[in-house]
Amino acid sequence: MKVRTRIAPSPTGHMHVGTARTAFFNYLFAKQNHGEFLLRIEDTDIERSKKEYEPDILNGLKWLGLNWEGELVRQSEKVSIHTNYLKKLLESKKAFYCFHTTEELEEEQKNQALEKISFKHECEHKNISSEEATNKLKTNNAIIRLKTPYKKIIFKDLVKGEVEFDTSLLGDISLAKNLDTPLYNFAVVVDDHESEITHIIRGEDHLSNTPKQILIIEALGFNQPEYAHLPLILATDRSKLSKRHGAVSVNDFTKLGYLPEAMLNFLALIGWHPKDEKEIFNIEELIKEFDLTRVQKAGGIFDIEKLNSINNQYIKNMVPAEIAKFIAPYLDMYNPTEAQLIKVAHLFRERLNIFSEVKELAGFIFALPIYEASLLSWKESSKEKTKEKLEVVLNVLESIPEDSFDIDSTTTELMPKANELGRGEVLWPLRVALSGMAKSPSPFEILDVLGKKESINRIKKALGKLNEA
RNA sequence: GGCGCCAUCGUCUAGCCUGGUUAGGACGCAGGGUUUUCAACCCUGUAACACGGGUUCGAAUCCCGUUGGCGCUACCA
Repeated sequence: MKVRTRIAPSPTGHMHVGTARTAFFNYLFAKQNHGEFLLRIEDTDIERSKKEYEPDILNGLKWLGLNWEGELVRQSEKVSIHTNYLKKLLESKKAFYCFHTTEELEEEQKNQALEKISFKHECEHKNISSEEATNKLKTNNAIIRLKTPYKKIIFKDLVKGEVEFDTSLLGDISLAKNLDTPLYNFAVVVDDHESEITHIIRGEDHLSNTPKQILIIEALGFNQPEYAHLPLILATDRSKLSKRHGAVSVNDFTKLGYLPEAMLNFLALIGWHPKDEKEIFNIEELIKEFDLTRVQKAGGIFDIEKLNSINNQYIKNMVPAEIAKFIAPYLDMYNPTEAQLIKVAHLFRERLNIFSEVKELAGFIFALPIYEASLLSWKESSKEKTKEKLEVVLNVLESIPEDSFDIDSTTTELMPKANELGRGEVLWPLRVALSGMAKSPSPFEILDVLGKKESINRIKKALGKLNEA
């Protein structure tokens, strides 16, 4: 049988990184078994589902390169199929109409809380004859429930191992609000069956839904798929990762300038690890090496530092021309030339964790920041000494012809002077004059990018500041 | 409350199944090195088997319990 997996997000919010990881594991498992990875939008809840989130989810998946097989399925477009199965269940008396009002149900729950027992609704309406039910239906509101058979359900989860539930604790579970409005657990079972899903890989938050779904599968006479419940991705305080913890949607990370490959690599490492100590993988390697049975059972914290480090490693492996394309949007306001972009890429490829950082780190190249004259002096050095050194530097640089003004010529001309007068005393003021910042690449690299004219200008400006102060 | 899942450095984790390791790696952090600072790079260091019993010559590893964390408990998904 062909392996088929799926990701089934509900369009009730932006594409969450947790959804991204679940999708990825489904994708990996499908690919390594030469199967198919499908996409289904779970939009049966009309009130909570919002149309605008669907493109967000689709774009997130596409950005990550998690391409799904065939047309995406919208649950809402499958209602007639749900209705048919619902009718079957009703006819075979495996399901029934429950006429209890929400008030009655709430009351029941309250009493159960007092008795300190599990909340469940065991409905006596399952014994109403179908004629009576049809009659009552004309004047009463009702939902459809499963006549839950009480038994032990044991299933083998691919990551958790054997899991056991007692269905008598469940009560008669709800299937649909009415014939045309299926509820989650029922819709999932029918849709997975219709799509011939063989492996359900999903978040641990669905573990408790599994016995309910197995009950529905049995009532419908479907084949039971394999299950794999993934540990949750947690925030730093071990709570559920949500918006208040900063970036959590895939979209946020796209904007910040993360690479999709790095994101995927990082996500794979939360909850999964190979046998050896390798950490950086491309997709093909991951497809080959990923192993569901090696997935962690405990939840893992989303550590942004680790993500940054992985992203940084990916950037370092890129050629400057490629990096230039990614940093261009963040430098837009300076209208940089292609050549400038490549130089910047070259200069910062080893220090960028994410592309958006380039704005802060490399902005000085295009526009000299405002800085204090005192920054020009190295350690405890005086203004006079700083001025003196800067003037020496200026003279040396002015003597270099414009067309040979590069990293090599400036280094060979300047270093003997720096060695003679003190490296810190010479190079620190030079670097600050050129960058206006306490931290930057080396002065020679900056000289090279800026060119003779601009470099000289900036040094003169620094001298001016020193004179004023 | 009920039910379920889980528990190795601060974090992600290897080791656990098939008891005997100086409990390994990575991120972070600290220190040192390298033609100035920072970064990068190299080196070194830091730091963990939640607790209590049991089984055993021997337990991170097997068993039981405790504690703690998380999830689910809808006419949401």
